[in-house]
Amino acid sequence: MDPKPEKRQRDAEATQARILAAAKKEFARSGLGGARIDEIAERAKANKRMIYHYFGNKEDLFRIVLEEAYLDIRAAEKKLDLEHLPAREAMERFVRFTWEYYLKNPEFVTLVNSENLHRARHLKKSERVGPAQRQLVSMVEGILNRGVTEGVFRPGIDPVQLNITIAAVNYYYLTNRYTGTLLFERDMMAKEALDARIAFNIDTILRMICIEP
Amino acid sequence: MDPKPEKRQRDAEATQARILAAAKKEFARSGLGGARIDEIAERAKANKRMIYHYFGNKEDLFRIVLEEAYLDIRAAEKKLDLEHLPAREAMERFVRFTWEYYLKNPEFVTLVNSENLHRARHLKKSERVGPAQRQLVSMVEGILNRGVTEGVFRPGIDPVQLNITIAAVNYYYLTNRYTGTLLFERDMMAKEALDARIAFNIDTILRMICIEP
DNA sequence: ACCTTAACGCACTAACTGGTTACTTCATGA
DNA sequence: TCATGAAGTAACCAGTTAGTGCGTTAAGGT
Repeated sequence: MDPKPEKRQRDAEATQARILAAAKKEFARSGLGGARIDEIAERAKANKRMIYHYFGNKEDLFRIVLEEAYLDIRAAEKKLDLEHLPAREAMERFVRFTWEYYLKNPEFVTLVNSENLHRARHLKKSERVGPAQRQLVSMVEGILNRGVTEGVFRPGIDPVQLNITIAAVNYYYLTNRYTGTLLFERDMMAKEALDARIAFNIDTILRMICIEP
Repeated sequence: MDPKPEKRQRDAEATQARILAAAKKEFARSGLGGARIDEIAERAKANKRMIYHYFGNKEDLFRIVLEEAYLDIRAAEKKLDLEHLPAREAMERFVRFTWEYYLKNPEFVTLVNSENLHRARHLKKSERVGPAQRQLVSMVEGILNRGVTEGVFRPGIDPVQLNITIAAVNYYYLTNRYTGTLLFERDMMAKEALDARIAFNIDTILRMICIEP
């Protein structure tokens, strides 16, 4: 029997999920220091007591939210299935995927920023994200190697540096879009601006790794 | 007469400067929400009342700290004097400068992150940083144009996109160094790692804009 | 129907935090 | 030398915030 009835007045799993979703929003919106537990409880339509019951304290809650966020993006990357594509197209798709993921999941970038403000002290306690990350690096490494074999990519490129650069060109544009919009005096989130940016980013990455662009 | 005696028991200017320096550190360390006015007062060896006297409130203090940070980096960029160099070398120097500036002024990147978390609502009130920014874009545009004339750079590159990308590849590596060190399992701040990164970044930018690398 | 377990919620507190009131101390120019 | 205003301070306040003690209620097995 599926132990998941249609409707329940009391549902631990559902409550936990609502709390996590609310916490993600609130932490992403205000950072760890600015987030309010009461606000999370209200958003989750749960009692504050439940947060402490299920997640211990604010820091632990933050850690779990962050872990989930990392596991989510790694899971999405894993589903990409780029192995059967020509290296150049695989790389382009990977860059585009990263861009679209950040665009659709703005909480992810904000949470990562918060975690770095706190010197990754929550991620340090996590044992679940390390393995997922290793898979990502080896995936990019795989594409890179395939490209060298195909004769389209330069050899000797560090997959970690490339990974960082792919994240960087996409991530920076989106996290700093508010100051950017003011400083560069253009609406960075307008459709044409977004299209121009992803095109520029793909160009940047491919020129970096291709023998001839 | 120089109105700046050697030593004073009461010195408004010096106190304000100490408060600003302390606030910069505290805001950079904990973000706007996490920063504590009492902590700033203590760090500045000033009374809390003085902060309110000189700077109004927490948000205003943050705004002023942020403005100063932007004006500082723009002033440093202005001093670069790259006009007389060949375009390719000018660009390389500019990328290296950006890297070193972020490296030596880690508060800058953290403050910018904080400001973006708050959707640039403080920078919006500032009238001092806009003009400085325009100079930066036109400086990069100048190098780009000179490179096209020299026949070393491709024409048609958007100076704003390039500016963003130069900031991105340097900035991202440094702000996300804590999570990066854990996730990539390498010490991102080791000397060799830093040297490798700036080399990779210069390579990335030059391959993007040069006709032949 | 009964009983145990776990979900849930009220109401509270101890510590904190941005901001202020009321006051003292010092530098300086007339 | 002394009035004046600015620099500086301690103690405080009102509102907030993370975290809890304890009682209530629903769910599900027997």
